[in-house]
Amino acid sequence: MELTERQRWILKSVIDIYVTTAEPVGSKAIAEQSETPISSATVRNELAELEAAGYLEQPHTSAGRVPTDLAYREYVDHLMEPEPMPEEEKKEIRRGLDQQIYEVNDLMLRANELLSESTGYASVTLTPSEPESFVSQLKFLQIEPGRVMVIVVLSAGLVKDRIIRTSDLFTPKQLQMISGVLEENLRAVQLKDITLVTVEAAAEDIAVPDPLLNQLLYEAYVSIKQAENLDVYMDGVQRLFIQPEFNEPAKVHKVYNALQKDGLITGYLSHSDELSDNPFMIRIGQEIAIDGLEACSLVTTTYQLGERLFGKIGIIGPRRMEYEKVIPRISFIRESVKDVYKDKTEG
Amino acid sequence: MELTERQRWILKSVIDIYVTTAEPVGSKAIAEQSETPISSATVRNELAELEAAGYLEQPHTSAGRVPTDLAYREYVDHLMEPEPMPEEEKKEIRRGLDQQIYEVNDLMLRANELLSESTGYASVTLTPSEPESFVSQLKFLQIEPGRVMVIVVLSAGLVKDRIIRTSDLFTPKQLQMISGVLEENLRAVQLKDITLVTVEAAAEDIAVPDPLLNQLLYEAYVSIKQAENLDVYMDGVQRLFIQPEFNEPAKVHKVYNALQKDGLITGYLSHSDELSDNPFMIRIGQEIAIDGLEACSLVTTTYQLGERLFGKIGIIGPRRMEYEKVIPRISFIRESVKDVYKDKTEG
DNA sequence: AATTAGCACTCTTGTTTCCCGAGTGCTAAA
DNA sequence: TTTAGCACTCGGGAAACAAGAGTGCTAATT
Repeated sequence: MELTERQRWILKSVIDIYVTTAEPVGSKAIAEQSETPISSATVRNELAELEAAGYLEQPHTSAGRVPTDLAYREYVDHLMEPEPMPEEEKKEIRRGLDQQIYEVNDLMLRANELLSESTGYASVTLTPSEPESFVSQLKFLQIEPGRVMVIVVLSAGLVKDRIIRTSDLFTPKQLQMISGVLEENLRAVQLKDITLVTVEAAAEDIAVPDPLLNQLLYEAYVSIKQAENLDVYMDGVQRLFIQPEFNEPAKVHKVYNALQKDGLITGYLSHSDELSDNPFMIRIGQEIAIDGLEACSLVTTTYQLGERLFGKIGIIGPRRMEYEKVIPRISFIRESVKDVYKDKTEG
Repeated sequence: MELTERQRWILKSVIDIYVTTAEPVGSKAIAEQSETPISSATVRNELAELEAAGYLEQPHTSAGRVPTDLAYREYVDHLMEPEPMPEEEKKEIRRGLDQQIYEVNDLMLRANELLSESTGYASVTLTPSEPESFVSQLKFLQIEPGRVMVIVVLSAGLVKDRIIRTSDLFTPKQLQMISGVLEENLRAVQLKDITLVTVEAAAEDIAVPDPLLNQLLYEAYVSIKQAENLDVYMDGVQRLFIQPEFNEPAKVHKVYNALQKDGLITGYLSHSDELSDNPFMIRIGQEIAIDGLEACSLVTTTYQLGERLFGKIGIIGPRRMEYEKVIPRISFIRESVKDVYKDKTEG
């Protein structure tokens, strides 16, 4: 069904009001909001149509209307008019990012905190990664005999390290040599093409007894694979608890569990690629398709640092979310981290 | 006031019942629980005395009694009889710890999870540290020009690393030389005695232009200081939400905020030294003296790994906590991580 | 044909009232 | 010293009620 201009306006009003009150919206409240005078009876007729079309629901016969997922969808796609952010808030975020931050992951951690604070919802960030990265450095550093730190530096400058156990027969020199050979031979290979076999082949002509070496190679392989593991930062979950939709502890528990469940959100974010021209991915209620988050919405965007690093940042809040405020804030954070990164790497 | 044997028994009953029901306990319920027959009237007389002595409270005139902080204190100090853990659960925890875990911090992270799961409350762990540690290794490893990883290895084998920005005029060789000198000169010094001045003195006869060097030294100093920073792991906070005492979202929010507040719990745990012969530190309600945790209890113990590493592990739950079950579980975890650590370092 | 005033109807929510029962304290008997 | 008995208190749930917000429909108006 094609909506008339007036129906669109009414639908927007319903959502705008509902977003602030969290109560079913009646015809009178809408009529009062209009610039051009309109009677509540007229509004009622339109509401009935919108309900028939699936945009609105009535909790019970004599209550006002509540938006459905479909309504929110229409709202975020066509109706809303994102509000510009006040300069004051922008300054605050810039100030927050303008600290001694050396590593991209720490930058994003900070950005994530600031986003939650700024929006009042829970924020979530997927750490930056490079789509087609390769190993640029691989180091074995002996901590003590039998204990070795494996340091993997990826092409875009991301660094991950991990401590492993090895035979204590390796000398620091040997370790250095082995990592040198591996680094040399793996340097051209894309991370996603590296397998245990690749690693073993790269170490082919190293003159070290097989069983010792094999275990080391295996650990090296694991370290490399782990280097592309993404982290998820989450902050401000407690802010959801004060939303009226989570006024029952059982609901809080459900949402918290869903968010906490390891890897669920990570996987969700990292596998969601945008297909639309819209820079924001907005998932409303059921659309999220994660058990326990039916009452939530998820708004994320992809950020880019420098030429090659990409990640996601966004917020999780109640479906009834202040989209018009959230969107510009996510945008601003995205641009800000980009700028900060640029300054850091150039300066 | 000295409690009679029967009063002690009644007090224990009140708590035992209240712990499972979370409802005020009446005289009848207590009388029914007794082995030797006793009338509810007698119990009532005793209850009145216990109330006068400050052990019990009545929410209102015609309700049962509820234990006070004082009662819980008496309970954990003298009344409770910790229940032995079922073998099945012990096995489960052993199985949980018996994985490929290389580093002590990871071991404790896992132990922390298992403890929360096993008790059903929130668990909290202070990572292990050595009381009088010193730097055993200090390495500068160039990631790329101007970007250096500082690796600090402490005497007990704890490893921390951090990436810093430096002048890109340093060559890898120079960096290696500088870290070598620092390592050499700082090795005997206890961590707590190291200051920026110490570090600068240790670098005295390094032939590198001052301004460049100073910045590097400063970062080295910061890295060393950070190496003794303790982390706190917290898990299972959501399990608190289903407790009846947190049935209002506002309370959940309050507790969550208190727990989340950075460093509060860390500081609390790391500054609490045991003065008693009791291996458990038990703080009940007000005793915790953290705003927002008045309705909670905190039970922790000190664990020891090997000769020199110490940390804390314990749980946070409602004051009305199953102390008799919690204590043995914390004990068991403490012994288990000790054993696992022993196996790992010896094997 | 679209809009609106008017009205009867519905259903929630808050309030009051009322009653039940769990629990108490006290007294007197065992 | 213990216990049976009893009157009393008070919270909480059920029922009854009123108020009010909101609806849908009809008929009048523009």
